[in-house]
Amino acid sequence: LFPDLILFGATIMPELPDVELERRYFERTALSEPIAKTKLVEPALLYHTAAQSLYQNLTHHHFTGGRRHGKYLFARLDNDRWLVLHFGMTGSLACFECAGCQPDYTALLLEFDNDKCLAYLSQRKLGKIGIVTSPETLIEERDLGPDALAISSDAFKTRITQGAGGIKSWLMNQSHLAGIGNIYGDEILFQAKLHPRCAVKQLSEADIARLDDKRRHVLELAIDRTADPQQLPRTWLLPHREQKHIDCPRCGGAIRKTKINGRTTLYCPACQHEQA
DNA sequence: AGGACGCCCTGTTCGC
DNA sequence: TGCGAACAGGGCGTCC
Repeated sequence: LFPDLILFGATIMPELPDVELERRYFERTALSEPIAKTKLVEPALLYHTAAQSLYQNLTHHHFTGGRRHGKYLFARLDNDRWLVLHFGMTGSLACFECAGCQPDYTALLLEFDNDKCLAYLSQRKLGKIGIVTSPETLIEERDLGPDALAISSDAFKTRITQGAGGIKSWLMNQSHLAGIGNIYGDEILFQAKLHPRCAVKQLSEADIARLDDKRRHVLELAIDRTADPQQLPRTWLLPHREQKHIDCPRCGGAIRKTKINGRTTLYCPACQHEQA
């Protein structure tokens, strides 16, 4: 009944690659057609927006494009406004042809004039829905750093040189760089052979060059493989995350599990060195 | 300033 | 088998 939900609904990890795929999905499925009906199922998810404003800015308007910054998806409207969506820890879009249907976990439901529907799903209700005047407004309000994929190598290197604290905390801080979350943070550090608690100030030029290379490589390939862990190289850490005990795909040693800022952190103590 | 922690919420998995 | 505890990919506020 909802074939897209199988692809997009269940197990996405709403970090940069996932949100980028949602943006592309949005642009394939939701542009141009006027919105006939707006239904806000979970008003608690509204972000700096009154329900009335959401209804007024969506109903009888249409989408003209999409943008992504970090983990935020922006849907441009024909009225100089943008619908902004954040997926929290669980969330996705689903387009289907079944007027009157409402999939499980629907938080926002749009019905188009042609009876197609677009649902924003949020299982854990940790996402955000809002209307903003521009992506830049929200980026400034939320103090988001440059997009982790769009940023140039030079800008990345400059930024991290000015950073402090532990490298994983730094990477996951959305005001430093927008888009890297827990699992892609782990993956980038694994591939760059850097210990997650390694002090940013201690990084050598070579470390930073590797980190820059890997953050682009990991994000690009993840998007290319539809962010599906099973389609990612077995030499990565990510496809093995679900296992209870993981052997390092590089050296065969035991992957260690710890917490950083309250988040599960996986790393290989043999491959990832704390000090250069 | 950086980071540890609790909290938001719900569904799944784990351990007794 | 049953049931509460722990846990899950995000982000914010508070406290040291």
